[in-house]
Amino acid sequence: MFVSDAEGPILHADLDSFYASVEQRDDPRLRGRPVIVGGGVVLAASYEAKAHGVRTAMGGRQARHLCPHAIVVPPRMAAYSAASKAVFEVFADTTPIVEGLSIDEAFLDVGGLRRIAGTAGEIAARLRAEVAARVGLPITVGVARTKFLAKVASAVAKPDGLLIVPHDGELAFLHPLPVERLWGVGKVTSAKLRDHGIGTVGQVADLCEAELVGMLGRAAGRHLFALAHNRDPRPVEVGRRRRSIGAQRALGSRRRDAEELDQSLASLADRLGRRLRKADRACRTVTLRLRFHDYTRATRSHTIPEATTDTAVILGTARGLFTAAWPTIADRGLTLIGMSLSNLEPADAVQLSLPFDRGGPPLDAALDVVRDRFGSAAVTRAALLRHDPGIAVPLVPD
DNA sequence: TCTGGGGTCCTAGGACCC
DNA sequence: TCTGGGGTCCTAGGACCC
Repeated sequence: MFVSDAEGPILHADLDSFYASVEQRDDPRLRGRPVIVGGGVVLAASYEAKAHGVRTAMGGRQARHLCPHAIVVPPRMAAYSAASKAVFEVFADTTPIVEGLSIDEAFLDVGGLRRIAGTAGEIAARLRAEVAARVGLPITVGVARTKFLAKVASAVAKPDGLLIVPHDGELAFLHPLPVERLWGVGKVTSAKLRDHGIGTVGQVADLCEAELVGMLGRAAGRHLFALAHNRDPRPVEVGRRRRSIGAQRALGSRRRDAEELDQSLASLADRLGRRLRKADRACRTVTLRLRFHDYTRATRSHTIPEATTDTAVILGTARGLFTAAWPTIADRGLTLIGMSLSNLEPADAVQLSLPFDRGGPPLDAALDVVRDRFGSAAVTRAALLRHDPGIAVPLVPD
């Protein structure tokens, strides 16, 4: 028996300009030329387009101004899903320990494979060749002892690269990098750090944790302190479950009447209800996300007592939220409606009624009986039960 | 430059419970 | 009767990621 090494090594594999690469793969005329996927906003740009300053999430007008000879193509989500699936099959053939992060990237734990598959660097090189041969896409791989460092390495190595961070060269690699390279440092955090004269990871590492917490808040401060010292004990997790599903619809700047808005709600609820049932999940919380003309936002959410998979219940909840919010948002120029479903539970959770009354056996004793039968994680809604004993409890069988 | 469509995690206050 | 500490859940907002 071979025990996997808890200290990695870990690969972070990240497809380059994923959507644009799929387009170039499928249409030879696009190869070697600047390609932009998505018209209104740039969903992906090929490296030839990026060379002109085009970036993901940039407005389409600006992108075309920067790169007038770019070829703009509409997105083909089905093709990207299929390509992603094929790449994840290559991942699965490499190691059983794969944690997908998004449609185009994943962590792979290759600890324990050394005897049968060679060094992590050899495995990574082979993985890149396999993806190129079997799927026809360029992929960059970062190799390091921790997840975080592997991710930084792949970002530095892009495009179509391979970068191995040796054990004895971790801080030498990390400390000269700009703070923006740290996972979790975006516009706001980097501005705060730069206000304090901090521009590199090494400078972050020179601070004490309390100083960082004072600047950025507790979680972000601690997180950053750990990363700057290259401390990241998180293992690669297989089979992480989605925690929410959402959909949204841009409305444009034109004013919409009540009927149009209600139709938007209905179509979002319908789409999400289908996805929910397809994923065999049920939800308890419905959240409405609203965006306005001036780019301010508002969210409204409601949690129902029992998880549902029913589109009608989702829509009814969303309508209630929208109606309650309407007086405060009517004048603000709604430009986007989003809906998301969270507090997800398995749709096939066992529905168990606990028949006892307030004068009966103590609730905790009853819950212990349930935990004995279904496992310690089974009962997660004890607080709710205390309010309303006798309610059906969704349980997850072990 | 005026903007997509997905997601994750954290914070902070209030309600409520023991 | 008043007070306190610790905990969970819900809601709203925000930062960040691809």
